Amino acid sequence: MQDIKQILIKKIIKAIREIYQKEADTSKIQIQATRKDFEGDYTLVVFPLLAASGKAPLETATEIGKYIKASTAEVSDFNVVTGFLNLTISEIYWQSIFEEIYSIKNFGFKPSTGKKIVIEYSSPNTNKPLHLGHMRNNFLGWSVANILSAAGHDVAKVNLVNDRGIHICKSMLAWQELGNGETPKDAGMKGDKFVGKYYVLYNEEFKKQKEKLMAEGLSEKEAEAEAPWTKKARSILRRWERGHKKTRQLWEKMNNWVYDGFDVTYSALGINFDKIYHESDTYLKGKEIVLNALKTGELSQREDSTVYLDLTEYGMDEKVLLRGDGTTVYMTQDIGTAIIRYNDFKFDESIYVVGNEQDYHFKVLSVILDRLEYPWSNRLTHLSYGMVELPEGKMKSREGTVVDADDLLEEMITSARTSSEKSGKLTEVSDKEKKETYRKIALAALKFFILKVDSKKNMVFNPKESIDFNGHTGPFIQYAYVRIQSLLNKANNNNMYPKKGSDTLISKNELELVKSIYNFSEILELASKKRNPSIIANYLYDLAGEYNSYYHNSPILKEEDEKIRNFRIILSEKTAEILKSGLSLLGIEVPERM
RNA sequence: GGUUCCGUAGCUCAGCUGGAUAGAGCAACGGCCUUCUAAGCCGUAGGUCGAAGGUUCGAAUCCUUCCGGAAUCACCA
Repeated sequence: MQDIKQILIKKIIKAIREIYQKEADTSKIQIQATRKDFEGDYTLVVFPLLAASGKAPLETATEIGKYIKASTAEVSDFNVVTGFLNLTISEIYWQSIFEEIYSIKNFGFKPSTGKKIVIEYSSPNTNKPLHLGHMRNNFLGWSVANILSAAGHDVAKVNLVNDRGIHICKSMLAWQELGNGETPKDAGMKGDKFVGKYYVLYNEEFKKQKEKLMAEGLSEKEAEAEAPWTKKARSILRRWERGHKKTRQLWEKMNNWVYDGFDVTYSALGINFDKIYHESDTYLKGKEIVLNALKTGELSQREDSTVYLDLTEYGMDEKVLLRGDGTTVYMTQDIGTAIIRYNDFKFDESIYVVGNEQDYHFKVLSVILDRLEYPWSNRLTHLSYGMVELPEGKMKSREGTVVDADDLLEEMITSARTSSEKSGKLTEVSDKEKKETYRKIALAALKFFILKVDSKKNMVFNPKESIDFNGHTGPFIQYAYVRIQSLLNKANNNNMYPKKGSDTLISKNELELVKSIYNFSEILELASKKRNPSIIANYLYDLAGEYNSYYHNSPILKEEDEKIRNFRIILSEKTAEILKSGLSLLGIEVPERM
């Protein structure tokens, strides 16, 4: 498919060569979409070209405009406003563009680049159920994977389950001490919630112990270290690392409860992975690497036998890689995981979707891998995203202000049902289809709300008000799609549906819509380059809005002129296709009715 | 304190590789359902783009300083 901008740029270079006998610097040729309030489709900013022309802006623009209009079939007219040359693309050319777009199945999707990209996201701890913050991670990772894949890359989605470490030992300890052999089934709870409950119980008991010690005169830090449960949890961790059989069995049992719970949530969110890593399988690799590097002198050891790397020359601190008791830390595990992952995939790029509170961690990880001389250390990228905050501030599990993923989704589905029942449009639909529709709408609202915000920014989520089904929302876009389906069905039933390849014809009303559809290709490329779903989300909202406005102002099936009607039908059809495939990049499904 | 990120309408956010008169939604107010789905459309009102300098034909966008907020600087993950 031809790129109109490229055609224009070539012409402009030629124009400058012929009119002014100068070679224009390509970087100085700025073509942008013409603002809505002005006549034209594309605008050349002439200020940067004044050096070449040696003339005033108005004169330069006019001369170039005349040349281009005379020599370019695609350009039908031009006008000049101050230093801006507005070019109008001929309707015949837009028609041919639309015909081409119409005939392409996956318009905007790119052919294979052969580039292998691994994207890690989700990466839950097995001691807490998933909450709103994880949802942002999951939606973002899933969407970016889709976008990169649409851009032609070979993408593998990977989850690294943080299934070992001191935090798990805390839940295990609390369950041993307080659980009396209770299972999730006994408690009537989802497995992840059940284990999470014991993690909370641990913290409550720990707090009591700590306060008691502090009352006896210990400092906060001493009290934390001396609390009986701290020591017990530590000893469980050491037993775990030694491979103590009973400890391992309990650990496995509790983790399996959690996985059962996670599976339910993942499937409700419509999310999956190509490969799942467990830290319990990879942390030893990290330990091995670290011990080897210690032998070869790349790492140092303190008197208390902690192993560390001095990064002060990079403006960072000393980074501990093995504790005094020989157990591994987070960084050690990530080193091991990175190496195993490289061996598995030989990736060209490995993306970590992890919150911005870990910016420092990933900087250090790259530096360490570089110091250990892995040639691919510069292929790791951290896709860092901001926190989700509540109107009252940060979510705090201690204060019970964490928004639970399952609960939130359930609430959303309920309010989707309420809205739908109020409109009364789904009365003749089976209960099963209704349920599925409510789920799609609820997820659309949730995903769109989160993905429309630039991922690197912190965002505020108001559980009471923020999620809406009207306005700048996912359901708004779904609604535009659904309405088109209804239109197409009606056209079909009345034998109005045009045969493929019927003549196209574009009136003024349709031009804007055709241009917007044409832009999808460019938008997708940009979103892929920037790893940013919000670009797609905001584009789709604009497109849906444009269609809605068009829909209200132009009768489609009532149009008398068959040619015009046919065109309106296929234009609607193509708009629906773009909306659908665009939404799918965000992980949002469309219902056929709503 | 060092480093990084963020400050745009009452609220939630677009716009940021410099371009024309800074845009949406929500909330408020006023129209539009015997006509293809009103989860919609049309309109009114709402702004010193945190502040001050600088760079230039041109700055919300780039640079510097300051003010405000967040994250991080663990033998937590």
